[in-house]
Amino acid sequence: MLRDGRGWQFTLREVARRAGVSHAAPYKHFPDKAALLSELAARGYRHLQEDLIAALAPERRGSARARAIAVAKAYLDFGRGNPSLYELMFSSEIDKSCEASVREASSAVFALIVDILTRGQQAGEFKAVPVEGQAAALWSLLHGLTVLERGRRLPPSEGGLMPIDATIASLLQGLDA
Amino acid sequence: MLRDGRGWQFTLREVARRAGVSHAAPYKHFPDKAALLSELAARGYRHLQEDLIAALAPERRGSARARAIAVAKAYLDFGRGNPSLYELMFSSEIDKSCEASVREASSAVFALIVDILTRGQQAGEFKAVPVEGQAAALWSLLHGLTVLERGRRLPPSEGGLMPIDATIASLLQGLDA
DNA sequence: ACCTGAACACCGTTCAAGT
DNA sequence: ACCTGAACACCGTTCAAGT
Repeated sequence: MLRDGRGWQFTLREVARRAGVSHAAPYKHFPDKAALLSELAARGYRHLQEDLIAALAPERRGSARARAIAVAKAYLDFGRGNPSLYELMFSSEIDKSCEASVREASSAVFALIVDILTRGQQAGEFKAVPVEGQAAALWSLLHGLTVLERGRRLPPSEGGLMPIDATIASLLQGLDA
Repeated sequence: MLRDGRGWQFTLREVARRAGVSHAAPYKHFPDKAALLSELAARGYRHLQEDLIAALAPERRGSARARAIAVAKAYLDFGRGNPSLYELMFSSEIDKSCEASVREASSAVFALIVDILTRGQQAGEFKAVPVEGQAAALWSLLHGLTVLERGRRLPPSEGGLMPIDATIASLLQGLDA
């Protein structure tokens, strides 16, 4: 993403400039700007998935709850570390173009969340409710927290910037068996 | 919002065209495009607040849980009914400009959520945890659901498009005293 | 196959000038 | 909380032409 007078721009012409090619060159690789952005978004989802898997690894033998917390923290860190990319991944600019690559990559993230919750249910740690609903709730909570924290829509909490732990705990209590 | 070749555009020039004035006229009312968008976003938050209050009215004597559900449904309906405006309200385009009117209007929405939960805690219906964290969780869940549903990031659920009730129930169970 | 420069139809923004 | 038209420096996209 590129710095503009006031804000972040993403222009094909600037991309070409940085690549040291003419402004028409990108059209040899992508049909249009939306296609380039979709590719970026798909990579974003894959990158996120990798981060979540990496966070899961040390918790391999931990409780489902510990795994859920580890994944939640990694998710929030991804959003904080890649704010422009994260916003792109959920922008209507992306989902209107409806690229298969984006749908696949985001489905994989959802599947990962479903997997953690399913194991938790099987282990008797989480309530045995339809797991897609549970996963939708967890993902929604994580996405909402990411956006609200970034947009400073939540009041600054006493300790620092940390209603997050309490927030995740709230939801997880709803999941507990 | 204005229809473009492929997607939704919002251009000052088109606004001026529709208003039947010259393309320079908007600059007599707003310093720049960001300021106009901030004003729209602030109105969006106020409109949302009104919808939530309206949904609350018939539940005046109901349980805190019934009030929370009514507000959640009204929130989701607002997002579904005003998708472009809703996206604008949470875009980084808006929160970088950091307008006081936006912060005030969005704080009012947060305060409304806090109020419902506070009463629920006082009535002994909701768990007595720090209410800001509880409110952040509920708002995050609602925002996340709105975005994920709209972007079709959640798998189509069996009954129709309805993990929502289950999802809200999940969180509310976490809130139950 | 890959790139280029010119060209077209747009933008946001500014500004001197008109009421 | 007047507006206008010309002008500037950008965009995304296309296209004939070059290697």
